Amino acid sequence: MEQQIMDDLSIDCVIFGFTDELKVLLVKHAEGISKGKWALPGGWITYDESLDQAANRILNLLTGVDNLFLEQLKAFGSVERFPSKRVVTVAYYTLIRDSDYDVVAGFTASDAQWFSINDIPDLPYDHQEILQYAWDQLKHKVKQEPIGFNLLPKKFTLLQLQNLYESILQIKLDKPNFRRKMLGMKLLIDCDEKQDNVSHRAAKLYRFNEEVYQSLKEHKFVLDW
Amino acid sequence: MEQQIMDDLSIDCVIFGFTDELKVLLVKHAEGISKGKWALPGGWITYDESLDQAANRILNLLTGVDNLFLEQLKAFGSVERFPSKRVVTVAYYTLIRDSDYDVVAGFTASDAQWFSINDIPDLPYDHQEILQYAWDQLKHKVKQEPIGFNLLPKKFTLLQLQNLYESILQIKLDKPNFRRKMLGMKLLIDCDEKQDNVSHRAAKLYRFNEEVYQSLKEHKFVLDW
DNA sequence: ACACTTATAGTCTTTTTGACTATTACTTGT
DNA sequence: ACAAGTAATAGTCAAAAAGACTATAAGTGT
Repeated sequence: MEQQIMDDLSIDCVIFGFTDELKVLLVKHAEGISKGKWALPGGWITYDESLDQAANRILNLLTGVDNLFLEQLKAFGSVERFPSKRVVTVAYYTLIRDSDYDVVAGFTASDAQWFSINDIPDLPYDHQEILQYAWDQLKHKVKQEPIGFNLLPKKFTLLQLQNLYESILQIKLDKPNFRRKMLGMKLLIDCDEKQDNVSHRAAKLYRFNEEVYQSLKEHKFVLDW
Repeated sequence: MEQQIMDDLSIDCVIFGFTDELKVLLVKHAEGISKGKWALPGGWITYDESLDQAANRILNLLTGVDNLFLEQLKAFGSVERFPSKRVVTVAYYTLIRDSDYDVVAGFTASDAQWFSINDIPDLPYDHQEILQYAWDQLKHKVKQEPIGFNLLPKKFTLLQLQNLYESILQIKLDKPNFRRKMLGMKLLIDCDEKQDNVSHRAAKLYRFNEEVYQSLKEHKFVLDW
């Protein structure tokens, strides 16, 4: 009974990565129907684990990435989404700083790699739809909640933060207004330090204020961008 | 193969109703483990229908309600959520004007009835959690998208609309400010008519402007309440 | 010392909130 | 007929936020 899989229910993970630009983690299947194709990391659920646990286990198995907070996206369940038999999949997503992770192909994956969001290969099944849905969700989320600590280095400049928003939302923001708004909500602490090794005026470094961050997550945080 | 059920995957529906106050539709099970208890309308998915189709079929079967736009909420999949065996459930929700529907118990339901959101009986399994999650989702939704046409009579007063928001969000709003904001976004069309049979000054009647409604749904609509 | 690049400060105007006050219209009880 | 009650609607005013800018500062590299 334990360890047995529910063979009509799977998990797929959309892992967004960011450093410099927005990326997505894909794996190349080493076996199965779509062998040799890049796809979202996914797998089967066993009887003795919750959906959330399954998502984490599968992601780890395929890519070596561990201990992420994966958020459930949606269950995809059209009749013909998977060839050969009826499979409903529950999709999860998250956003991390990809440079923090050493991605290695594991288990039935022959390869695992980051792809720029603007350069995604053809995906099998309904993975294209899942990815699009996840990106829309991410955009929405990012306007409602402050962007996580884990996405930038401990100390970062306002421009780095702005670039982060700009690449996720794919829009241009006004620099002075962005800085006014960000500084206005007291989320950032001035480190009293500057960048170095830059060939122009060095920017101040900031870090997140953890308490304000938590309370903004739970209360109001609205960006109209 | 056809008509066969996926016996580890179910659907549960949270149907919010509104006329005067916010309600939830529950059914009383006629058989099964929690016979005699009020619960969310739910059932099994067959192999030849999508999740969305299953949700509609099941709701209709149990309550006679048909042709709703049910939105997927989330899959609930902790290991012990259902006794006796492992079942993952995909929850759906929607909000309707309950007085438009004739609810009748059907199939394996011995009864179907609306309950005030503030007076919900004990629910089996994790239905309490699902309901709470659905309500939170509803509150969030209602702030991001204009409230649907189908929730009020064709012609309605501003106070009726305000009451709708107040009961869903469970907050008090300032009448003049509410009217200013609502009228300001051009969503309402003045019918040039007034209520009658009221024992006080009659209010103007309005109706929704369908075009503005559609574009507000797709673009921006932010209420900070 | 000048060009170039990015940071940062500041201005000004328009919109949007939030908290109110005032007035109007109609009904009902006396 | 008049007052009291109740809800509709109009309007005010100050504070806050958004948007579109301009100006200046602080570095580099030549």
